[in-house]
Amino acid sequence: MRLSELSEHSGVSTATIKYYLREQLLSQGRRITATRSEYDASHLRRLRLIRALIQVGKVPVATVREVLAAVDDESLGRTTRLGAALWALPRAEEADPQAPATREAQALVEDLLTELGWDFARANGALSPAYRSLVTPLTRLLELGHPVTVTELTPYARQMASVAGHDFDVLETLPDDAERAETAVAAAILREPVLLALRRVAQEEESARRYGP
Amino acid sequence: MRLSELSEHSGVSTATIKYYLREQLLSQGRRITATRSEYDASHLRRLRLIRALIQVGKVPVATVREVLAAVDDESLGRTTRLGAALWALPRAEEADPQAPATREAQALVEDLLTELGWDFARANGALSPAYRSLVTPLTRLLELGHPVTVTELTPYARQMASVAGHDFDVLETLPDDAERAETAVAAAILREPVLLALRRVAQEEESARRYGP
DNA sequence: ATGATTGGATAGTGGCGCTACCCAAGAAGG
DNA sequence: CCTTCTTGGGTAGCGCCACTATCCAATCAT
Repeated sequence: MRLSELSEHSGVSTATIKYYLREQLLSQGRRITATRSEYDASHLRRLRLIRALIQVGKVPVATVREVLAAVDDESLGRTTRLGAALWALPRAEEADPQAPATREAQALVEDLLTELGWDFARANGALSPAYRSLVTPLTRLLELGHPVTVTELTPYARQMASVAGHDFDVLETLPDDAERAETAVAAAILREPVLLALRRVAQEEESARRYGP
Repeated sequence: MRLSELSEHSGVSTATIKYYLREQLLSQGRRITATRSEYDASHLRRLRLIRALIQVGKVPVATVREVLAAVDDESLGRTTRLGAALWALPRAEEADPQAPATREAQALVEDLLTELGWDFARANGALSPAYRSLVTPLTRLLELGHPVTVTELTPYARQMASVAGHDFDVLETLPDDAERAETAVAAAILREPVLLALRRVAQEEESARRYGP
């Protein structure tokens, strides 16, 4: 497959593909001659993943590069590799760690994790991007004057634990590590909007039930 | 409160506040003289909501304007007002309705809603932005070659229904309609990253449990 | 031989969320 | 009163980022 064919099959313009090649999101094709390169199905798959990350996940190009690097890093074991890919993901802007709302949010998260018995998450604590991406929006909620309590968060957390368990069940049905890492990324990113959309559909349904159409 | 004080209290630069005034995200203060305006606590609260929507929710300014217009529209009843605000929200890019993957995703959503017995959502169907924002990422998943089945989606949907029910329970503890609409928006937007972060923390916890730290 | 195509490099575009600057009207201090 | 800020409003521009348009030499197709 030549670059132009890759473009046709993916629906992505050649200019954009070249841009992705330059930005190292996509690996070079196999050079045939000085002016021809051969691309294969893996390039097509990767290209679609990139588009999904960027367009659906709104992941910045620089972050996509890091995520894909982790996906491709064969020196990592299966868990690490998968974790590394997810680890590179979200990048919520950090809240000011000095602000009282931030401290309150952190305390809240600590209490929540204790309540849930999520000891590993608590031990890893502030190092994990997931942990920090939890503190930030909680801080915002508190700043806005919307009180958030452990009692209120716990059911949400339990629902999401159930979701996460399901995520892994699906993942374990896959054989290959590379495919698994790619799937994990696709699932993490692409299922986020699915979950949020499901929540909103559920909200509309609930609203109709409570107050009528 | 003068503009500069509003800036100090909110941590938002005067230039940015002026920009929001221009963009009609924030209403003008009460004019005292030709060169002074008086802002109050409601402006501060609104400003924080705007920041939350833009920074945490990544909601584009134009969309924020629509959402806030719905929040402020006193001609709407409580349900409508709240719905209108949520209705204005997500705006996922539409997928090509002709593409086979899109049709498959739509069929999937229909089946899912039938399975769940969410008849109102199914009746409203393609009109609702929530519905469409569900079709789009599912289409992407299918295009990427990740099969998605009703069986697989159902538990996710049930979890989110539970979350939505909880959302409304919290909402009903609030008395005032304006506050309720603002809270609904804040909750819809600001709890999204909380939910997603909880999912990721739960994933790390689950990973540690299954495969060790 | 010759026009088309390819892939690589480079500079430019458009959108968006701000941000720097300017100006005139008014407040503050003597 | 006069001078010296300060304030709020308007306008133009900046910086980032995801592309995109253009050019060019090598090479392919006929």
